Amino acid sequence: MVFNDNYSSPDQLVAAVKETGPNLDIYRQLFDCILEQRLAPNTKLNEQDLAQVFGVSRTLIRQSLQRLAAEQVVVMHKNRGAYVAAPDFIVAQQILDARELIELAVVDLACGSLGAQEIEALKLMITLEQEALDQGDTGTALRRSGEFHLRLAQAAGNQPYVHMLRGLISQTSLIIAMYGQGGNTCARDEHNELIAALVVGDKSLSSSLMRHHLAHIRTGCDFNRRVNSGSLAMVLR
Amino acid sequence: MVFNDNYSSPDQLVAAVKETGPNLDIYRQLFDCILEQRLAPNTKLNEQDLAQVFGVSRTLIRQSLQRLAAEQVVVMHKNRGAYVAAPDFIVAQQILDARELIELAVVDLACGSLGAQEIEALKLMITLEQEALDQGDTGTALRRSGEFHLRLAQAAGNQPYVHMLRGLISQTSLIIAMYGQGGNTCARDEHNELIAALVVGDKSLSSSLMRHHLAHIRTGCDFNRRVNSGSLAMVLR
DNA sequence: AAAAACATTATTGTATACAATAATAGCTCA
DNA sequence: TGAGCTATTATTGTATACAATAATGTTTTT
Repeated sequence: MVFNDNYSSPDQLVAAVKETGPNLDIYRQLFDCILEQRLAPNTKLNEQDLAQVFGVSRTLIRQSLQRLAAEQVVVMHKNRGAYVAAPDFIVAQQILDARELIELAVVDLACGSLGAQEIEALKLMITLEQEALDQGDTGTALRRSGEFHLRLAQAAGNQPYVHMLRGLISQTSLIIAMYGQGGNTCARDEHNELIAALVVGDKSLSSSLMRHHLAHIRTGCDFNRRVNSGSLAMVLR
Repeated sequence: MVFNDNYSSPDQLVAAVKETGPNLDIYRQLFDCILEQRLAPNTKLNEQDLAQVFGVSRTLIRQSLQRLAAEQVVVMHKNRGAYVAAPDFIVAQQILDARELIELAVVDLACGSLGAQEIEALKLMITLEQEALDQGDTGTALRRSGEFHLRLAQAAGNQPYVHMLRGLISQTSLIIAMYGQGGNTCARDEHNELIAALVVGDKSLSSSLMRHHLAHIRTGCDFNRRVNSGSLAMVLR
């Protein structure tokens, strides 16, 4: 049980979180903070500090933390609080394996059965993602990329797939945030190609593209990179 | 808490699983109530009433409801409260499809790689399940059957599979509670055969057995059966 | 000086109090 | 009568207060 107690001071926590606007709900703000590593892996998430930062009571903080814990983006220890998750190499592989399993099942369902409206929505997601990337907002880009995959699952029509994928995407985002090295700008083209193959109804091509797309996540990561907790939390503009 | 614990010895496991009565936590009690249909599908779960019934504050009730909602066993509507989920035919099929996907992946991992200790634990689960069935405690039997599958996933070693399966098993249990007709007493033999095939390392047999096992869930259900929603009063015994 | 026991503080866990929203009942008026 | 409006009640949503547990620091003892 590794408690990394390079616990950032409350001031760091405050600074890390204040970036985001007050209009988003707590869960989303916390999530984005984690994706952008303003809250680094293993960082302790003190409830009172967070409550003050967000200007709400601990009640809402706890709710958000519990939801994040359900998605395994944070880990909660009884009577010891919540910490930003830090999946190691092994677990990261398991997460990516699981995601591939689900995504391939989604592709199987969605192939050839996408409606015109859904296709439009998916293309819009791609545009939005690229937009964020162009502005250097990697956190938002990461989230929107996830939203693209999630929307695809919704179009496929299997409810549990959507639900499971939501959690897996969250964790994948965390993995990319931890180990990624920024060389993932090919994402838009890959998404576009995938959509094209799905629309045409080419099942084997679609599967292949999805497999490669997910493989690129793996190759875009350096799992040897030791992610130090706390120190990166100060990186903010 | 219920499924999450790693038991180091069979004795601890027995104690943990067998425990009954007022010491169980709220989540589990609520869950059991739902499985036994003392809380029927679509029943509104009034927080204050539940708090009084269980002798705790709404805080703990809300926590449990949120967890159940995360597992999609209850549905929450903003400002309108929580209701016992009632998956219709379509969604039920989707749930069972999703479960099959995960369980087959689990079998693939577990086949030939089970340790002696894990095998023992699994066999114990089977015994406990049968014990509950013999006593006519179908709710407990249902839950323990789920715990068997979950433990198998744990033995397989992929963390996300365990997590996803937990939710799917909960929902499957709900489906069986809603549509099942009690003809599922073959479960023990099926579980035993599965374990045998996994130990031997026969992959295709293991997969086949798992597929059939899950198929039996489907055939054991009558999806035309209209389930009438009950009230909270039934929890009061 | 080191270790153990105690006291103090900080943090999480739970209950209660208050606010906001939805549901309901009782009017008013056509 | 009944449709629509208002007042009342019930229920959920949020904040605060209190309790239990863990972390920390200090003293005592050897």
